[in-house]
Amino acid sequence: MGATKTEIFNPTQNELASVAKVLAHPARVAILQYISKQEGCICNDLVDVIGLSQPTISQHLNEIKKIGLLKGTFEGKNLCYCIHKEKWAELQQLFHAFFTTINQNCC
Amino acid sequence: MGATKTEIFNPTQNELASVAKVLAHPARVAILQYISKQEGCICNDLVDVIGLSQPTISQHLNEIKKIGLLKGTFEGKNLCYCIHKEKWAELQQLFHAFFTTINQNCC
DNA sequence: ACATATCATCGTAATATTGCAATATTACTT
DNA sequence: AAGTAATATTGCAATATTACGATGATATGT
Repeated sequence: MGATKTEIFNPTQNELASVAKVLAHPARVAILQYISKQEGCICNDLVDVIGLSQPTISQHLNEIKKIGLLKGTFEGKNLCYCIHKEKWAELQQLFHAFFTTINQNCC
Repeated sequence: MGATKTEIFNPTQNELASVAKVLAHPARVAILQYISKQEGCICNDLVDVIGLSQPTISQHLNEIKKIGLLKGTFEGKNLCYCIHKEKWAELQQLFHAFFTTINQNCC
């Protein structure tokens, strides 16, 4: 037991859940908000801004990357990245669709 | 270690994260979708519909309840509940605000 | 009252997530 | 080539989540 039974749900349900999981940590919300406030790409000050250790920030960034929400160059010194506009719009639409198809015809 | 450091984030970040956490499981997404498809309140067939055990469904329902998304009577036989419209609209707005305040001025 | 149906709670096992120290890697600089 | 700065990876401990069997509580039907 203990593991989520993804196989009994449909792809839409699983996708929505896995995107929600990325947003389900305040550090990742904060990271996305901070990146979006910058004028251009963000380069290195996340560790100071967020207040978590460098490995922890790196892990959170990786979770965000895995669903395709960040783009940029991920090699070498001065890694620079920003929000992937198209993917962002796609996920916004996914959530919007979920919220609006739920009709609350009751009580 | 191991626990999320909620104290270093602001209330908005924490609230968004905790709502996302509720949506971060396909069973809870499926439950919300199923309830919304019904004409009125839902009464008892969730266990058969979702395909998880009764205690597990009960736990998931509790997670959804905790953020105020369900209303109805929660005790005794033939428990009946449905989606709390006002809360639903509030959370929709919360996510909408998050998605739109993120401006992607880069790359 | 008794059985039955429905939902909640408890206890527990399995798995996942969070966070950091230590270390490794990578690329730039001198 | 050696040093340095930035990011990634590894390994581990602490905590959280997921799932279910067993049991408990409450309401309805006979």
